[in-house]
Amino acid sequence: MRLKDEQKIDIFFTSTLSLVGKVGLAGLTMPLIAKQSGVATGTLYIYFKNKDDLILALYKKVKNRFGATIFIGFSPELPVEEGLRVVWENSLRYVVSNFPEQVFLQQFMASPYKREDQAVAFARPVMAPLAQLLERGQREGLLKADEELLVPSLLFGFVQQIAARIHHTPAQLSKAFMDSSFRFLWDAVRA
Amino acid sequence: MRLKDEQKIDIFFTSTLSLVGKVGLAGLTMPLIAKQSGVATGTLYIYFKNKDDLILALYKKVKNRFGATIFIGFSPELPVEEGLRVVWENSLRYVVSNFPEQVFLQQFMASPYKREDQAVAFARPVMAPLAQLLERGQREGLLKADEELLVPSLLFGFVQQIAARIHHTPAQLSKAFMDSSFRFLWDAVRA
Amino acid sequence: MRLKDEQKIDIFFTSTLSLVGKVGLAGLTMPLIAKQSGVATGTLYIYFKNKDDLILALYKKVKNRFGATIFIGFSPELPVEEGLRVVWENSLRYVVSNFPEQVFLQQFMASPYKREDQAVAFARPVMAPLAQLLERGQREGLLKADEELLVPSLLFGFVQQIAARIHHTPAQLSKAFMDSSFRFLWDAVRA
Amino acid sequence: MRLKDEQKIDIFFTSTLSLVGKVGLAGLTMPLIAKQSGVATGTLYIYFKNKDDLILALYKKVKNRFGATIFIGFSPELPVEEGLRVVWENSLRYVVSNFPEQVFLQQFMASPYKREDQAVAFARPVMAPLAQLLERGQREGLLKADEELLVPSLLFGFVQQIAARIHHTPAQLSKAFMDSSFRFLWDAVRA
DNA sequence: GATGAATGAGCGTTCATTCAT
DNA sequence: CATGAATGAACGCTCATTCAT
Repeated sequence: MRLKDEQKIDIFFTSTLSLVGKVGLAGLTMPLIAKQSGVATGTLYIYFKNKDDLILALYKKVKNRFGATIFIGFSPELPVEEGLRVVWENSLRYVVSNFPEQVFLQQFMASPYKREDQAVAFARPVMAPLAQLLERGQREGLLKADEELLVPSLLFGFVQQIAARIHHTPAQLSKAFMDSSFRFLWDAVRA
Repeated sequence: MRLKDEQKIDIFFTSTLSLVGKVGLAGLTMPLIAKQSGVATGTLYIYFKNKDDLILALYKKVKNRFGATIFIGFSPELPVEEGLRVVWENSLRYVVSNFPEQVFLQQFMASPYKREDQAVAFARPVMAPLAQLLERGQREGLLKADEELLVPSLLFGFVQQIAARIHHTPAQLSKAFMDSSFRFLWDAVRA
Repeated sequence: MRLKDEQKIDIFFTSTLSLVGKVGLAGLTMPLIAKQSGVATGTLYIYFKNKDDLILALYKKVKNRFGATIFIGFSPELPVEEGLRVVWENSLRYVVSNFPEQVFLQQFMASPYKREDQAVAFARPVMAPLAQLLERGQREGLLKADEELLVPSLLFGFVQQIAARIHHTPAQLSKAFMDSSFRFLWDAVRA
Repeated sequence: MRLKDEQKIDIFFTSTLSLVGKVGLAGLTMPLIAKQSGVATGTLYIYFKNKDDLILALYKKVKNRFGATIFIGFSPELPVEEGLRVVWENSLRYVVSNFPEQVFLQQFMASPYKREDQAVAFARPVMAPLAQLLERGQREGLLKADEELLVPSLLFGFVQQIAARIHHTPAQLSKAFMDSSFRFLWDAVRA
């Protein structure tokens, strides 16, 4: 018996993201994913109950990977500005070199695939370290008061727009660019 | 085309946006649009060559409408901060009360419908007054230097995130909220 | 606009019965029905919501047609034996020249398509005249008492078996055959 | 093939009949049979060349089992009426407590699985003792002349209908019921 | 212009069957 | 022998699009 090859799932995910980057969620079909992955259509159904299932699983994976990546090198002990800079640069790097992930996340959020219950419940804890950093910054008087989640909105909105821009006219993520963009961010949020 | 027809096209657009808000671009079908609009499927093909055509036309319309709306009450003579505030508040209001438009724009940008040539070429001139305002601000030393379009990225990213947030937990667009969010924006961009 | 052609439904029914006669309910597919009917697959879905719907509609039609046919020339005023003979000969003729209908009815009854509620509820009233005839026969002391529906069981079982037999070795429905088979039936049921 | 295998085949047959009783031949799939039998799908193909083969083998088995069962306690020396009664009561008991077999036989006869050559040729010899009994009865002047196989048609049709009826409203096979039903049968066939 | 019946390609999914383990 | 992952044809069904009315 051939063993169920868990690494095949990674291939499916990679194929799917690449396709979403090209044709969007709207153009995504099971035959396309299978072809891109080099397997028969039926094979997908060995690993996923159905299309919804595949897409939801990918959502969780992507969400987790993003969460894990943006906190690389981050520690709760870091000074607020420094901690935020680490998160910012990680986000920038991640988002720029994983553009299809961004597209997927955005489209997923406004699609029939997102059935509130499962998907949203999953998203929160990933971002907890950031939330705690921001709280601390406010307590220490370093950051503006922010009861409406303006800081995360600004941060993630900013990074997404930059990613889209860079993706269309592939530029470099130079040190200078990271510095100046962080300056915008920091000036916005500091007290 | 007669007046009556133009009205019908508006109905088609309204129906389409409402549907995209519910089922996403992925779930959008011609029968659905027709039904929502109260006409037969075939009728859509009198007004649009095909589905792509309808969606591209809607894209242009929405893009224009957004451009027109955010400059209401704006004038090139306004002081920079005040001009920016007008644009910000208009954007916020528009985006919050036209959420399906936002979803549509985002999904359109990464979909099989966007065929580079036509769509992107169209987008620029709409935003010209903003670009000029920002240039002036920099010349006058009021705004940070910005060669990488960081300011529009921040502005539009910020506003989109806020829209998404508000859409999910329908809140009010209070004066206080507009003030504090503008403070974030202004602190980010000013020199 | 082309008008929905109700006589097309008859073509679908005829095709379906003919196919069931050949391949059984088990081998029945929508593409087969469409091909046999000379239309595209999609057309079937204009007239029926889905395959279940088509099959249930056919069941009702067939059941009704059988009910209508076996009472041709029958009248509640007929003497019992004569009434029963009319029904018997009608049944025999119908069943022999409509063998696919029989196959369809039998297979339908033991298939996932028969969802108790709708199908069975429909069947009863069709047979009412026969039930009344039998009751009368018992009251008049001409027929055996029969509290377990043995008479209909015998009648319909008998006729079905004859139909199957004749279908396999196509024989004639001679007057002599009808007489002698009725003799069996009548001897069985009379007091 | 070893003993162990024969047991496994029995399991497959039992599972298949049980499934046919639930979902009909139309709903019967190899994965279902395997699951119901507690083996992997592939295992079925060790014991049977393919699905057709399995079903044909089951047909032969069932046909044989029915033949064997209805002649339990029967002997060619029995008086005609008594012999017929034995067969009748055996049939009744068998058919009522093995309803899925009946469904299977009926559906098999009008299905793509029945390829004339093999299946029909098989059926005859099983019923030989009954045929002989009937011949004797006619020679002895106890039974009606019957050149068209009306007696078996009546007997098997009757028993099938009763089985279906009882299966739907699970009643008992009381002595009284067996007596009165046999009276119908006997009156029908006796000279 | 407007309709909606008709088309057939293509979707998501399941199935009979094979074969590496 | 037994397994169940893999295959790809074929299913039920929907869709974008056409066209007779």
